[in-house]
Amino acid sequence: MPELPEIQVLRDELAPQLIGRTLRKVVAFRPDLRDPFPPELLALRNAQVLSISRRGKYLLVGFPTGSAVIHLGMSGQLRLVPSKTVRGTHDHLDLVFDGSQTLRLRDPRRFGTVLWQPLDGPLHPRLAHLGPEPLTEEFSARYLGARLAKQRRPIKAAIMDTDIVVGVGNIYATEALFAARISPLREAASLTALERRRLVAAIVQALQQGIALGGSSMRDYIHADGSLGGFLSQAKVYGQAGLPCPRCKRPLANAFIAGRNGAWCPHCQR
DNA sequence: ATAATAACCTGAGGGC
DNA sequence: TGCCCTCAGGTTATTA
Repeated sequence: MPELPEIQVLRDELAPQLIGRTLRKVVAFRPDLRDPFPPELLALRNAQVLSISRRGKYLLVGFPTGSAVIHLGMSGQLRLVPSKTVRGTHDHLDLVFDGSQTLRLRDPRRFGTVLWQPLDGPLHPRLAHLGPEPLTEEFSARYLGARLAKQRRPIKAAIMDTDIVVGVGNIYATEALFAARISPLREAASLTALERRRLVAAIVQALQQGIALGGSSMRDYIHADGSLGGFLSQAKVYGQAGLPCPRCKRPLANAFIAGRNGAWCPHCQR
């Protein structure tokens, strides 16, 4: 489900609601998602929320002893609901706060995960290998050039690899490659310096637009208050294989890369 | 070492 | 209406 913009929008919505609030207890309705729920989190009582932040597609809720690290996978949702709200079929975890509000994690497909990052400890292995944030100066055409040298896989597979750069999922990778006029099938190392500059700019632009529009919204993604995001309706090519290219009107093709389908224009994208 | 594939799950939508 | 098939925003372990 969510790519970077969805998590950023969620962070920005939750921060003013939760920072300074006190977590009363944590209630799990099953033992795990992709990983077991961390005992350190389950045992938390009367802990104040100090920060809410994002790393890639992970949402971090900071407490005095460490952070809950939440990944929504493909179908996860986090919603702030009244604590008495009846639990639904796929609601798996509640963070119960003072003020009768509960941060509730729902995830039908259960590809999501919840981890614990101790305050004084090495970075969690799931976070340690992550590449740079795309909306920082660290993610540059020069950096991409260094990382993609010798890589023969398709450029789309490379930019969706969280070791290279975090937060770029199938929708934004597809849209950014179209905007940069680069074929998703191009060998990563074959991009010219100019193309790398176009690609970095296109990724940044797509992600920023996604944030501005409140995130993409397919079946599962919703805001903390339950409303829908608007990026997908602005998509130029995602999900539109067979339909006319918005630029040249020739039909868009589909490419299956790194296990994901994506539309692209064989005429405009080289 | 690098890259493709399989796996983890449920639900929605299309075709018949 | 309902059954069967395919596909879905992500990551990681396994295979080649």
